[in-house]
Amino acid sequence: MSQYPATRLAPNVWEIPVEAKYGMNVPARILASETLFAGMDEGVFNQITNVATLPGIRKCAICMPDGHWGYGFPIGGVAAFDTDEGVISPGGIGFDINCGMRLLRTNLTSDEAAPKLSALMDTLYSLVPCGVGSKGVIKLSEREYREMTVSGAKWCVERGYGRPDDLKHIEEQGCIANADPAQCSSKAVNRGLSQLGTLGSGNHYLEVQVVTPENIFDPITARAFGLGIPNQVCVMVHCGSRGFGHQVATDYLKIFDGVMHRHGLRTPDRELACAPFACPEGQNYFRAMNCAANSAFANRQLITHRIREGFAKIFRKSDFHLGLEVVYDVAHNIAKLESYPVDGVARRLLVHRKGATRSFGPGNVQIPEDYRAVGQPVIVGGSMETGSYLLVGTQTAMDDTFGSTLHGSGRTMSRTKAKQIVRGEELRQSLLARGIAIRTASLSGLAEEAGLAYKDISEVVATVHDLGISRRVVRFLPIGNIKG
DNA sequence: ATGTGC
Repeated sequence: MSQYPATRLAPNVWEIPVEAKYGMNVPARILASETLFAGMDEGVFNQITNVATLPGIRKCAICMPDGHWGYGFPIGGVAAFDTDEGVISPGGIGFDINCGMRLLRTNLTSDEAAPKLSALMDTLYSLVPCGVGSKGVIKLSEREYREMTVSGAKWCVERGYGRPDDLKHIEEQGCIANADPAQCSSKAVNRGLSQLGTLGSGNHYLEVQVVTPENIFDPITARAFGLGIPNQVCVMVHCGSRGFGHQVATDYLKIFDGVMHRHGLRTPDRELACAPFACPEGQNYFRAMNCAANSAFANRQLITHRIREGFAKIFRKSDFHLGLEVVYDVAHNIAKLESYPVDGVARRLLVHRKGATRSFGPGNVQIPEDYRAVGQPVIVGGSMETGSYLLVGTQTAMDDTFGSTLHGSGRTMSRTKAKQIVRGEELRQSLLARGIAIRTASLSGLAEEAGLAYKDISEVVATVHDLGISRRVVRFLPIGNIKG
């Protein structure tokens, strides 16, 4: 529970007023049920009120129900800054730039997949490199890598890794504008060179899932997204920009130290390092951040290609028949230029989403044409024990949360503590007994991701559904997980 | 998250 005064504005909305902390420019809002609010760690309250002190922040600093303590900003934080008077902050984006989720559908049912699930998991595990320091299957020169950071997933499709139609179902078509590789250090590029098409470690994973009939909450929207076959098999991928994005963040955090000094910027926490968005260093970080974002889209595109190879090998059907298509791909660690009304006037804002997902409502031109009538797919990854969700964006999100919603389950327990309580091998056995086949590079890493270390996914999803900032479409149950 | 930590 918080030491900060909070008023319950409406069900699931808590507001901490500007009087609560010296220097707050706007109130802080925490979106949570009574139970989730009571369970929020103190770090969230401290961090979200710190965020509210940053220059040029507009309307309010928001924390989503899956929020928890992070570097500077809470994970689950959303903050929008005026592009003239505001800042850009690496802590509001995250070290893993464009960490995100991709969802693939298939025409297979779980009954068809079951006899070959073990072989499928072995094949996918061999085709998709994972774990700390894992290396990819294609090796690029520094010049090629820099080219890739300009066009992202498009770069992959042009080289035969995927299909042109895949690009339509990726946020920003997998190729975000304002990316300038000249703003990325050689150190960052060299860390990324051999990592394209790799999953990474930590909470990154590739999961084979099933949609049972009772887990389809909105059949019409599900159908629009290519889902609805009874017991349909889907694949979810969670990964980001690996060492490249990490180095971009590290480089600019250091650069921003000096920038803050020159501009006389002070923040309550050193981890909130930032630069005026309009200044050269702020612009350079934005352009480097977009390169890292594109590299993550490319990463998930290459992984998709390997997943298709794996499925085709195991099921020996034509690619077309398997129907392995991209439902959608979202970024949940990024800052984007978007327009929202502020005091009744449309303003271009830099929306930071750190562990938060864009949730655009129906009709938005940024949504693929075939989904535009229903809204943007929102992919929410849960723990490997409890399942994941597909939601859809809403007008309410546009009105209340800068077109944003939650991104996942949200940790409740540190990795260290989870490892003390859970034995990796026992967890693997127990999951297998419950019909979930695990392949992992690290059993201790598996223990860190145990379901008990996370909030109840259904409760965090219910909170955003009830708030109306995204609506439930389907729930996915895991049947196989490759954990980085 | 991360060639895991000044």
